[in-house]
Amino acid sequence: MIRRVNPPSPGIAPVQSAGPEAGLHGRVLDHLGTAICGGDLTAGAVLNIDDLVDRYAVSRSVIREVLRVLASMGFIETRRRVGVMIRPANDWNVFDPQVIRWRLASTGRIAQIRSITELRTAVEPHAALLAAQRVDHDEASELVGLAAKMWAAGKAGDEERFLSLDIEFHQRVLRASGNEMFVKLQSLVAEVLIGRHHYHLMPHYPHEQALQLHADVAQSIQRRDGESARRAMVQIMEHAFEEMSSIWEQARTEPNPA
Amino acid sequence: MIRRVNPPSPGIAPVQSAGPEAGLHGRVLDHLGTAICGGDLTAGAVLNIDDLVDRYAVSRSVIREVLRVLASMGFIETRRRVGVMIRPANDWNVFDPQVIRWRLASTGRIAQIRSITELRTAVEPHAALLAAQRVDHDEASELVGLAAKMWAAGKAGDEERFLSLDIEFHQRVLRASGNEMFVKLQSLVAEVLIGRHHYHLMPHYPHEQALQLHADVAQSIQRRDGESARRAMVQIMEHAFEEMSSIWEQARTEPNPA
DNA sequence: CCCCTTGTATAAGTCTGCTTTTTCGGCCTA
DNA sequence: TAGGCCGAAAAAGCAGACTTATACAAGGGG
Repeated sequence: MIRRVNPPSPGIAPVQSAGPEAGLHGRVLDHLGTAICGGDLTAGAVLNIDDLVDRYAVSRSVIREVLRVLASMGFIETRRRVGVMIRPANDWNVFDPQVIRWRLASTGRIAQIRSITELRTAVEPHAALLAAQRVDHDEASELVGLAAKMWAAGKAGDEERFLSLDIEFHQRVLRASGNEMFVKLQSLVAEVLIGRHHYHLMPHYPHEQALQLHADVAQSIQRRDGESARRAMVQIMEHAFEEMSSIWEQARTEPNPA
Repeated sequence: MIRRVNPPSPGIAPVQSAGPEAGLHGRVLDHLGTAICGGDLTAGAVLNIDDLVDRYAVSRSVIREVLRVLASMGFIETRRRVGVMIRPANDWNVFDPQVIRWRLASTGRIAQIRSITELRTAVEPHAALLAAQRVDHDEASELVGLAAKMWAAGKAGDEERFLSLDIEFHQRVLRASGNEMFVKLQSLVAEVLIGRHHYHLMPHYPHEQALQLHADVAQSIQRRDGESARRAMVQIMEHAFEEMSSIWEQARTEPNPA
């Protein structure tokens, strides 16, 4: 009844319910999700299955599977004798990675980036504190090494490399915190960074001070000085936040360049 | 094509893809979700649709809809010519409210409570800080009023009432922070509190000091002194964390009372 | 002996027509 | 006017056939 398979799938990318990858299901889901996040379908609007079958020219099974998924995300609610009702935005599962992608693709992009950045600002300092209490020696050493590489890349002006090291650094701190939810959060942040890149909202000139602060975090964690690691991370977040604020201002003036 | 309906659904509870509420879909989903979270189906195990059809004695459509939802939660991955593979826990959408409920119902309960409590510890102080910058006068006044009621309930030893006021207080602070994700987080915390109650892991004797701290938070927010609000909230979280730690220790010795 | 191609069986994906259940909304009576 | 009855509308669920991708093995060439 339940077989077992060798390594769950060697080198392939996880993908995790990505966009219009392949298959009717994915395409329709992506289209509807985008429409709802984009405000083309607003709360209170009512659809029905047969219309959707016609509109997308797919079978009922496809539509019904899509609707179940949308319902589990809090996007819709189906009622017999009525149809499929779109639910208001505050019922959505805003932590679902797929929802985040859709929102980054919508005009609510800036609000989404802002929300996650604030969340990150709240979480990462605490993660640094926990990491200092919980890392093992190897992890700590690697963190220090990473900070050093970031320094080098920053000094060399290699933006591409700096960014990827930056992402990895924060990922490792969160992983070292020993909290699964913090780790998952980083995957959300990664969505934002990818989105930010994709929609050309990238600034990122690593400041001298930011480089030093990353090194401080790594060293404090290695010394198991949680409070010091926390403070350094707070400063990193403050810098990052200022950086993003300037982008928001800029985006406010020239509304929708995508 | 798209009709419109009066208030999206007046007074009814949102429910949001709850448990075995009603319908085959819900029951099968709940059963499989519980099995995966509970470790009865571990990563790498492979199912197939026809077996599931037999096992649950429902039609293919029901099973397929369930599988699509589980896939969107990161629980499974389907591959042609192979079947349905269970994915490892670190691929799960641990922020999905439904996933949290299942995990609270599993033996991994304590880990789940711990994760969310840490997350809360990280987020709420920052939320208090933002709230101080963003509340309007009415909200601030209500917060102060709430803190006063908490004081009264605490002094009167009315635990039930204190707990519900406590939940409402934190909810309002998070709402006042103006960050949708923080608000959603509170709904996760609420799941935990409900779960904690349901599995009889409740302590909660409001300390004198905790009462004072809540009042401090409210007043600091009203005075728009963000840093002060943050510090008071940090202390609240430290108290809450200690309280929970003692439960974890206790749960470690007497493993599974549910 | 190994690599690459090719064929085939398998299980998911999709489609379609049908029955069942729920419930909205109108209508009828008291 | 209120309350209950009834019909129709739409989702929920079922059954079975067909389509498509693909893991795996067998065979052929280097």
